Amino acid sequence: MKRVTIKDVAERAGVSYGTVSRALSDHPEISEATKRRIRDLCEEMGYVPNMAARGLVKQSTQVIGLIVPDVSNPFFSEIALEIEMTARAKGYHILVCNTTRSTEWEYEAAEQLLRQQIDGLIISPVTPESMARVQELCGSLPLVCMGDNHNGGCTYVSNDNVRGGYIGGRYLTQLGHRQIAFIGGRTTSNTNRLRTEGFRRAMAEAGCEGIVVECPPEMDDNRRYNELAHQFLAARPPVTAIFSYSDRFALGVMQAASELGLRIPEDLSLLGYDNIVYASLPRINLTSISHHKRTLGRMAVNRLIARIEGDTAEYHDILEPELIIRGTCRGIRSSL
Amino acid sequence: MKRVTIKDVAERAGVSYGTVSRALSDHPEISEATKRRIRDLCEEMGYVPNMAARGLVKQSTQVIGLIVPDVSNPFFSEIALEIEMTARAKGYHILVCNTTRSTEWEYEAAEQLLRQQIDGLIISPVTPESMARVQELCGSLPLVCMGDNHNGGCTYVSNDNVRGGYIGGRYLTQLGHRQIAFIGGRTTSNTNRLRTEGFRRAMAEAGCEGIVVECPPEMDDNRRYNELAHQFLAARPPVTAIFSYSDRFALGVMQAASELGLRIPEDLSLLGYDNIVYASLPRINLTSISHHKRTLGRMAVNRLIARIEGDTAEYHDILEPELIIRGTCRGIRSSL
DNA sequence: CTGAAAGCGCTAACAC
DNA sequence: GTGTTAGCGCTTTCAG
Repeated sequence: MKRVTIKDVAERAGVSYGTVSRALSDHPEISEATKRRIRDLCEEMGYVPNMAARGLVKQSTQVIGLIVPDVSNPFFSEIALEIEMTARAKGYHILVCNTTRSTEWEYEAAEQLLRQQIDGLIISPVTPESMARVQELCGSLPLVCMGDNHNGGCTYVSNDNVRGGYIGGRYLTQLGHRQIAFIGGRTTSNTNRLRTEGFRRAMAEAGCEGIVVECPPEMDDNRRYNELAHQFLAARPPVTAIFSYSDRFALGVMQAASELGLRIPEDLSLLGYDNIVYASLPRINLTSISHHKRTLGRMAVNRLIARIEGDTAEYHDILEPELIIRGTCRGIRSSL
Repeated sequence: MKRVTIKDVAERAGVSYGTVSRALSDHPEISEATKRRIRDLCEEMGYVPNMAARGLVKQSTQVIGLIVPDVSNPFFSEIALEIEMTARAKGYHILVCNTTRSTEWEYEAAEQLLRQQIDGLIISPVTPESMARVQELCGSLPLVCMGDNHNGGCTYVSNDNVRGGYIGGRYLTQLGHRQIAFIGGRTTSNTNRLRTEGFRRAMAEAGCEGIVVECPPEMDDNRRYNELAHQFLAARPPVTAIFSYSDRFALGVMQAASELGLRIPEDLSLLGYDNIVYASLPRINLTSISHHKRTLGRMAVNRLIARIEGDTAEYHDILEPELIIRGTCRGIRSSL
């Protein structure tokens, strides 16, 4: 079954194919009558426009690339959904690639997306260094970064991670905790660096020492994170509160705690970051730092489309994080 | 910054651009020396092949469309990840569309994907009827359906939903439950029909009546499902076990139960379906019917690529579901 | 208002 | 081995 092209339609309509093209793109200089006739004919013949061919001449494909670490992570899948919906409403499509946090895959994904002639790229980079390479690769192609894993020189939209780290840390000290650990994300992540910084600031302000546990970069999946939490909890019983780099990791801590017989929040207060939807489940009920993921996705698309349409400015949007209090942190009487 | 094309490279190399094309696609009749020279030059000039242009002549874009209800649903995001990884390993890219369970959106998404000249389409349809329309639209385009929302006439990969419903129902009766409700998915879903059927069969076998609660098709998000569960639980205290159409819905039941002060599993046993990753969280610990989602995604891609590459057979792959026992169902002494 | 024709970047069949 | 050329399906001047 051959695809029906603009030429086939033109032939049946008894006009030149240039006319069909113009009718379809609603050119003003075509009579309403012909337009109507041609459109009906297209419908009838089952004509499907070929965007690739159009892209060739218009130098634009209406396709946006999206590179994320892992869509199966609810944090990213929530964002991905919002991105797809927003983009579609504006006539763009989304080509997704997952990097599984490999900088090589990330670079390769960017290359392949470029080959597909995407009009722009939204990326949540693995590290600032990998982002720099992607930026160079992309040249003047519209590019928007989500998060803080970049070294500047690009439009980005993020949340105030230092502030989030600070708010979280302060909340815990205000509850009376003194032995607080921040269990971090991968050391190569700038986002992690910023959240840690905010946490440290809050600790300093309260005169607490604040333990920071780092997650080695090769530490990949949840299970291994759970092990990390396990080791830490087993070795360090005096900690009364843990602030986790992300909700996902907090779930790992929960698991480890449960395996060690530590009750949350009775024996251990736990605070997450990201406020993924599962944090609000009744049995999880995780207190978390929330940032506006949907807004983030939407803004990323809007900034990108603006760039695609000619806006050359570089924007830096920082969303305000917010503490969502649920049931995993409890106050401690300030003893002594 | 103009993109550098095959012509630019040819000019710099002092050869015709046909030669460059052949060198790049590793044609045997080109001398190794020229190939090497041309490739180095491409590298140096930052040449990026234009897949759209290639697609025009080769009639293939190496892009696969994926239509799912909602990637932010962990069930689909797990599958989506597997699909993307599998496809990428075979040189294909994924263009995703979310339907949010709207049949109109679904159709529109399919149309738009066709315009993008995808080589094939993987879809998890909203209803058998909507699938039929998509099938018609796609004509001879390779198409693979995930799940049971189809009326045949296509390659599909699914899990044995009748069996899953049966296994789940049987498990509950074997635990001694007699007052069991199946809280279903949307009535327009064939998957739901099959799971319900399996459930009924198990009930009949055990001589239980088995209550089936249907979810009206316009009932969309989790919150409303939670309301449904709420109403049901409030009105029907004597039920001792609930088998939920999906884990997501089971989480809604959990929420409702918790709001009504019903403890799980002490007051109410709960069984889910899909075994999403969050089912295994320590605090959730949801007993569930598992099917091999990753395998499903992988097979869908493999079947599709086989079709793209010429295999014309129609395949029906049915994966075997499996009961994963965790902590939300308890045995009841067979009183009286 | 509409037709003719050039060309977007690339591949492949045909020359030499 | 390599050059030449005809399209792939479409948009867009330039004529008329």
